[in-house]
Amino acid sequence: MDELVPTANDGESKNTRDRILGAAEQLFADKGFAGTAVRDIAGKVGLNAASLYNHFPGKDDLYEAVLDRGLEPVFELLQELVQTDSPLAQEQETIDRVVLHFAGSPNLAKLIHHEALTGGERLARISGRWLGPIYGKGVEALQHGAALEHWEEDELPLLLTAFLNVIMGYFALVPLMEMMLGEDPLSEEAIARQTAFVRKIPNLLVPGEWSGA
Amino acid sequence: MDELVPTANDGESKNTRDRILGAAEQLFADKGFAGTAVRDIAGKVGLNAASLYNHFPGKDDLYEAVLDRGLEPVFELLQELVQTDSPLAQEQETIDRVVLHFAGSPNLAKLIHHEALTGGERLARISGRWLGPIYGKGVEALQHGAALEHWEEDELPLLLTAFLNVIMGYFALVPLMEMMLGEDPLSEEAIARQTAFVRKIPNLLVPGEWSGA
Amino acid sequence: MDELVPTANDGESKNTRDRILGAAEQLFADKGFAGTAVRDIAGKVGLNAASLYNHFPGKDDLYEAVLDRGLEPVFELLQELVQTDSPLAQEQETIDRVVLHFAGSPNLAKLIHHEALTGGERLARISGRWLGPIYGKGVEALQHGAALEHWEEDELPLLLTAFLNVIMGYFALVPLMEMMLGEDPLSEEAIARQTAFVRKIPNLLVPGEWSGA
Amino acid sequence: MDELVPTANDGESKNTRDRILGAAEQLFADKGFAGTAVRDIAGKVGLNAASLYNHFPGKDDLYEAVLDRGLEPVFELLQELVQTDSPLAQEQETIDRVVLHFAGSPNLAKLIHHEALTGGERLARISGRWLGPIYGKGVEALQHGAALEHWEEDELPLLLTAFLNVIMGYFALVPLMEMMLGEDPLSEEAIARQTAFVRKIPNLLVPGEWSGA
DNA sequence: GATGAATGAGGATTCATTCAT
DNA sequence: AATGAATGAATCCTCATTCAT
Repeated sequence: MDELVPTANDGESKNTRDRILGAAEQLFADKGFAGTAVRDIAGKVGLNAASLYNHFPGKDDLYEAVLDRGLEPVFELLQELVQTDSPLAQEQETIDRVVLHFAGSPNLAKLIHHEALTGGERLARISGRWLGPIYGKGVEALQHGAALEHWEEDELPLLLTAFLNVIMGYFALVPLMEMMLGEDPLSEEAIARQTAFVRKIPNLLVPGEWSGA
Repeated sequence: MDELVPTANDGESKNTRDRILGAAEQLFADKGFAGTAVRDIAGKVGLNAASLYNHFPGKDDLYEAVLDRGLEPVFELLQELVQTDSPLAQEQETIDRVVLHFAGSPNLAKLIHHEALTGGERLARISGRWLGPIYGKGVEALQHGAALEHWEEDELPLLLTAFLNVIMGYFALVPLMEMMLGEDPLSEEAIARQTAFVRKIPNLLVPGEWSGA
Repeated sequence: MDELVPTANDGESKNTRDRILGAAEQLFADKGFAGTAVRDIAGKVGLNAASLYNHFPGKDDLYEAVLDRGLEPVFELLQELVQTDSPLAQEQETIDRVVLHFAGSPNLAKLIHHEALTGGERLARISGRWLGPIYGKGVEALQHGAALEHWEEDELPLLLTAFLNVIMGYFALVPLMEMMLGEDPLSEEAIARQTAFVRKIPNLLVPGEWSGA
Repeated sequence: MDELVPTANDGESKNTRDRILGAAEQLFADKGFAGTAVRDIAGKVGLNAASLYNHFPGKDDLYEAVLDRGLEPVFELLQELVQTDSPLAQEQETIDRVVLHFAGSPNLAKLIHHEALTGGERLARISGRWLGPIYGKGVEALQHGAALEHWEEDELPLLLTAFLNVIMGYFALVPLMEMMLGEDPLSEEAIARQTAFVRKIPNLLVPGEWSGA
């Protein structure tokens, strides 16, 4: 019920380490670092808390491993999204992929938000080498496009952060979204609707850029 | 030891209860509910942890009080923003006020995010009676406007949530924003820039509505 | 049975802090730092382990406090013993007092031995400022006496350490002494015998000095 | 990873069992029984903690084995020292050998002290059959000598224990000795000095006996 | 109102030991 | 003979809360 393992899952096992990571991801995403008890993570995997220390040296390291595992794919995706040399047509598709990625890893946005809320030291250490470059490229791409028609140059970074907040916020703040939307934001249709919705945004905010086609 | 002055001194030391609320808000915002120790809240006010229980029956209640105090003004503001009968010209200004409100209470967005991340039960209990109506009115307002030119009717709620995520995300995820923007997101200029930026968004997303003039 | 409190002990209480110190001293002396559980110390005082932390910030600090409390009087005594300007006749008596002090605080020698065995970092930090001077004065005193008749100058420090080992060893290694002597080394007669025995030693090792008369 | 060489190599890697004993001796001597972790002993030998249990049934047994291995030679030496029928001239040399033995096995005195400090049950069980007789013989030897000139008969046992404390204390309490002497007590010269020093003691305490010639 | 002291529950981590491989 | 993984018990310590003063 909480395994994200698409590969041949031979019943009980799979790598214990990965099962721990899975359980930890779930709990860290739901309750944050401080709110999660090591014992609960272990319990979720059917393990004694002590056994967990055979796989990870400590709670901090486990948390970092969870973050690492979750963040790497996103950053790769973002890097793709930002690739200036890709044909414009492809961009739409990449946006879809980003949204779908967050939709498919519902814990991801929560993890990032938790981290960003509580200081982000770990996030910084982990993604410091990625976020900067990606971001620079993203802004660069906007500069070459028609974004400047509507925006000042120093607003372009804000455009990107805003876009990210729209995408991640939806998945991170599920309970709030549910309260506002009046439906389960993670239902298939809801996600489809949100994806379609998000896809339209760039067209409106940076007309020349994406809508160009 | 910090204040032996029980007499009227509403300037500096204020109501003890309020000073507790202030310290609690700060810590809850920074570290979340689970990550905050009652002792630390008390310490921040120069109080013994036990004394805190003279003012609040427990940690949960204190948290709820903090949320209450922080959320009420926002909801009032939102209610205003959503008032369909207000002249359009005023909307722009109201948006400014929302952004400025979040800018002026930097813990607010964090508190909401923490709550929304960790389940939102408390948030629901507190704001259940507000959020629904406000939201309904907001959508209603959009329906009467030109929003339907660009959006399907069932996308209108998403428009509002997206807008909210843009506004709150900026202030809730300060550390992440800082990493991406390369500057302190809470500096005066940064906030001014973000405010100006946000103000433009409705014009683009719902052209007829706000930009209409 | 384990209170060293000669002062008015009003039944149950006495300063809780001191009772903790007493229990801790006992256990640290008997089982060493690593072998002593905080819970056991607390239990010995009829306290919950958590309560202990209302009086001492941690096990280390408690240990240090025990050492402090135990060592201070010895050092004062040693300082007296070493005072060169005191009349020779008094020396004998001072030796008695040292032996009797160790006899009266049976944990003391054990604590020192434990510390010295396991590295002595704490001992060094605590007594660093005392041990040096005392020692210097002691050696100095020997130099002015007839010690040089039997000993090389660079053997004088060894004389002092040897003497100390004789005094402390008896009380620190009680179980071993018992095995060798075949009687309880802490019985009154045994202690009297040991005191008398030790008192004779200086006369023989440094004839001119003490026996001089 | 440290020794893939199961073949005859009794030089470096020796018997695994002995290497464990060596590491254990070191750690037990430095940190005592309670302060030493099985894992650390194993680690010091490049072994997994579990592997240790292929060689010893448990920590206690390992400790006992260490004690056994270390104590046996001392007792043999002491037995020799105590042999009344040996020519007096030989005694001096035997004392040297005792001192040098402790100097050569710097962990030995520490182990004995640890044991004696923490109850000595194990020490008793191990050496019970040795210590008694040896001790008896030692006292007997003193009785036949001129010791009674200076000492009461019931002080003779104390003479022996004192002598032992002088010898062992120097090596057991190295850190303390270093603080007092101001030099490394285990340097060659320091040991030579201490040996020479100790050798003189019997002459002074029991003049007729050894110095007699 | 404020506080020192007390405490049960829990929280992270270590430890000695076992066992299948 | 070696090891990775598992575990119950224990360890130090924190936490929210209570209560007498």
